[in-house]
Amino acid sequence: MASVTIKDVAERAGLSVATVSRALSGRGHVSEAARAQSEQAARELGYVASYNAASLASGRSKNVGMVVPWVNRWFFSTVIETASTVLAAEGYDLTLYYLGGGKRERDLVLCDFLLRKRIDGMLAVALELDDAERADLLRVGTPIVCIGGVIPGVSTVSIDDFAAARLATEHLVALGHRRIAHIGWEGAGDFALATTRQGGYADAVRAAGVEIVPDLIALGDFTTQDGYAAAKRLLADPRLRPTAISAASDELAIGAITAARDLGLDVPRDVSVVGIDGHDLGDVFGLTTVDQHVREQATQAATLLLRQLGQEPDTREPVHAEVAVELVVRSSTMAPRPPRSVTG
Amino acid sequence: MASVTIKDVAERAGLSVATVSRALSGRGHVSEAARAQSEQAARELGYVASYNAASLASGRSKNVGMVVPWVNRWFFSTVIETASTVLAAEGYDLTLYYLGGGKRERDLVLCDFLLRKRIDGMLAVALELDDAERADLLRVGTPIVCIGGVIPGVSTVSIDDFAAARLATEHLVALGHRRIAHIGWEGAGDFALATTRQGGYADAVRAAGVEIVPDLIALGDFTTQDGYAAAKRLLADPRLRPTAISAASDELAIGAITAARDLGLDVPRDVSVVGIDGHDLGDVFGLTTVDQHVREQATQAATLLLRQLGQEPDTREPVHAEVAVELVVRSSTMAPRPPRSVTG
DNA sequence: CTGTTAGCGCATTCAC
DNA sequence: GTGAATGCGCTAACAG
Repeated sequence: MASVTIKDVAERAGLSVATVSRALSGRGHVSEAARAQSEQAARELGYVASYNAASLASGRSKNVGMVVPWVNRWFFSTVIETASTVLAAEGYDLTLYYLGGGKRERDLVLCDFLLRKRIDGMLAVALELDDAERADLLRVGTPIVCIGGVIPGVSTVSIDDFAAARLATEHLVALGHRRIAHIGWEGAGDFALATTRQGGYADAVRAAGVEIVPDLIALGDFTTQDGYAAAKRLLADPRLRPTAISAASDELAIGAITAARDLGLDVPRDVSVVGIDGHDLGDVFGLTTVDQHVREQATQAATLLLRQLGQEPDTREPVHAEVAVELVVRSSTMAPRPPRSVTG
Repeated sequence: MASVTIKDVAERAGLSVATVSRALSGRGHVSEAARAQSEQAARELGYVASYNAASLASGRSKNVGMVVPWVNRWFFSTVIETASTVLAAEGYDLTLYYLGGGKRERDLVLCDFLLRKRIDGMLAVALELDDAERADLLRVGTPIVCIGGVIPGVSTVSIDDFAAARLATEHLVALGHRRIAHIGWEGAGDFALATTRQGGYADAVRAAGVEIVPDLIALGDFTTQDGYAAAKRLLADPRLRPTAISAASDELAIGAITAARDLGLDVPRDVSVVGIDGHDLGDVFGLTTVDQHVREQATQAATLLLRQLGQEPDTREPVHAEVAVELVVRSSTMAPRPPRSVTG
């Protein structure tokens, strides 16, 4: 592949390899003249440094790994796009480690791929790891920044999930709803209720003086399909039917809205729906939601990681950033209808 | 970062570095005993080879680049997940090059990132490149496999877009529709009509003996939001209203269905909608679609790339694989209503 | 500020 | 089948 090396550039520029390296990488002092010559020669030859060689020699690979449990979900794909843009602007590649599939694939990533010394740092997105997996992850030894999903001792950018869900549910309460359902997912154990969206929902409901009705809580997976299925169940029986649904994500909420329509119910007249996310499709579905500013979270996380990579290893300290959320009211929520007897 | 090197493994195994390298990489013949000792020593030490060093020495980096114009779209995120899984099973990392943003970012990827000699091969997903960009891409010099979107002289896995759209539209024609709208995107020029979805739509309409009505063709971007906006326009005027919409993608179709509902129209009673994709949400929206088997496309593309990487550079030949599409009929399409005069 | 020297960790010659 | 030597392309010390 007789590709052009730094040596070729040095010869053409009439400089030493070391000077060219310094000039092109910006590390170390070089005269303006040397810099200009190096850059011109590089341009003329179409030289681009081999990052593998540079990595080997310097220990920095200009590459960050991003570990994700999914790609095909709005939150994750949005984080990927945003972080990729931020990292690229600083010259960093982004290597994607998709944890999909089973335990085998997960272990392969955690115990092999991540250890190949190919990455300077890692962005861990909403990872749910058991203790052993967490230990594997930390063993990688590079700086880690988590987005949504906390690992003890690791820098994190996230929102207050509890507060977000409470905000969403309080909006329903303020409208007059009392029979409010929740569609969400299992927390990481009961103790976690104090920090989860389900917990925030429950808190808001109780604060309204209403008792929690277990039948109004549907826990499952994260997808629109799950939201659809859960809402179909919740809304099927007119006598049990909630007047509002607080969903733990916008995708669940969109599924719920679709289910309601398929049941011949009008949103928001027959049932109000609120989500959490700030999904791009919120407008199309008129979805009232708590915007968690995902792009902001991703930007902060990538920026934080970049900053940590620029620091000396021993001066790095775990940082916890919390991004504020914001209620966005659209047309999927309104006050509940007056009781039937009055309607007729 | 006193990390464990192959030398440590060699010492522990009582073998030479060369033998351990051969044993662990599987290249070259090694006695069963040596292999076992190497593997055990490696395991005990938690040794994972530095892929940067291996790349430098061997010229193979066990990393493929994936160039995508978006991540946050069903087709792309699905391709990413699928290809990532296939590649990981063969020990390959996946580095993501997101072409989002403007010309600057695109050029950075094409003229810098991809040239860093970090990747053995490249998966190019539905890239729309101008001539200069295409030249940049080819200059990278690694094997390329395109998924959906053809580059002359480059291996490709795709569907027949023209046939897919014709199939979708023919379904509407067969149901009795004659006033059929199209929501899609601009082709790569007029000449491309023979190969595009818009072309397939037009062909099916004409084959039904119906003249193309330019006002029934809405060309724009790819998103659900665009489909929503386009359908709102198409369906706004009852007198001009089409009885069916053939959308160039499922996301556009889902937008169209949502728009119809917001206008108080029933799908499929008032307007039928068909898409192309096989989107995961097809079930939830009852969407009739032409399934393009995206996971199959991605698997074939990744597999093909892997095979090419295993071949000698001069024996590699461009391959063109076409994945068959399949009409999936759900509840978003039906025969058009009889004319109004009869209804009353 | 610049050139020379010495590896980074590994795969791969070539001998044996 | 195995070991010793060489170099992948670059950066980092070290002198000058």
